[in-house]
Amino acid sequence: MHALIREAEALCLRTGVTFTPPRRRVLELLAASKIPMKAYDLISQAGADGHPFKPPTVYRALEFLCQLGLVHRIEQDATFVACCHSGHTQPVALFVCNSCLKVTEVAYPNVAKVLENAAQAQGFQVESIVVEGRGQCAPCAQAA
Amino acid sequence: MHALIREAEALCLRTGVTFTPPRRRVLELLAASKIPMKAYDLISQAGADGHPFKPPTVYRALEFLCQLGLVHRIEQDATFVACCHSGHTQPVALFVCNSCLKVTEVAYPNVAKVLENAAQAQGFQVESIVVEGRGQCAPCAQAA
DNA sequence: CATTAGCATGTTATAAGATAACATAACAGG
DNA sequence: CCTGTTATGTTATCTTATAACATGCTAATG
Ligand SMILES: [Zn+2]
Ligand SMILES: [Zn+2]
Ligand SMILES: [Zn+2]
Ligand SMILES: [Zn+2]
Repeated sequence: MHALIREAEALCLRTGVTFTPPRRRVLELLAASKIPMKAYDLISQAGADGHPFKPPTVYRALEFLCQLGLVHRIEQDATFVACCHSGHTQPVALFVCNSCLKVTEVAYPNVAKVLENAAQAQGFQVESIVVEGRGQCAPCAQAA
Repeated sequence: MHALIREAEALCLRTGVTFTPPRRRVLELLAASKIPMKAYDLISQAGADGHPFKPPTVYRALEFLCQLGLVHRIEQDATFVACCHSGHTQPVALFVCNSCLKVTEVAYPNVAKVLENAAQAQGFQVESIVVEGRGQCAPCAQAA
């Protein structure tokens, strides 16, 4: 069993929420994928073994997993990727490789504060930030 | 005529691209709106005066305007907003107010470098970054 | 004045992404 | 057993975006 699944089970136990079959199935598929997946890839693949999931089921599972920080949604292309750390709620930047599509998660401890201050300087009270990027991951950059 | 339209005309002249009727119309609508608009709002409003624009026309215009930096796409909710500066290609963070939906643009001159370095520390070669946020704009934060 | 190349729009159809609304089930607490 | 809560199943639909191909518009070439 993938480590992330155990993470999820433990996390759900701790927080008193339930790790149901669709939630598990969706997380399994994402954990098995090395790259972000589209919602409808999940919908079709989840049903490959005979139990088809319909869109609402998968979207609900995705929302649940994103809230727990086990999955991240990449806004730029509406894809979803399993978190490569233990589930975190702290913000991270997601950098997607233009060549292999793999995601590199980058924490930005101080930067977030600086951004918030820059916004604050214009009177804007920040509640949430999304940082995404594109480029070349380490292996692909070296290969080039 | 809105200042942004004059900006656009001048910019297009300088760069040798053409500021066509659909492009103008879409920019006019965005410039007139105080808040971001959805593509299909533009599609229906653009045709309110008798000349209906179909989706491809509007999406093409949006792509054009975004490339010129006259319009920004907000990835989180697939909306489009006229740039409040003179058209810039430099990256800015877009902060959307949760109350009034207005956008505050925040330049992050140094932060971008720090982010790139943080990614570089993991071997990731950054090519582009998107920063978006949510919160309360200055007037709404004061009112609260 | 054709001819043609480039660019932009028009048009039709459809793909891709997401949710509303309501029915059903599973289960714990009283 | 009844009831409230949570989650899923189901149907239909809405929203966002693009593919593919036809047409028109302008400007350079000869
Ligand atoms: Zn993560
Ligand atoms: Zn790569
Ligand atoms: Zn701008
Ligand atoms: Zn506001």
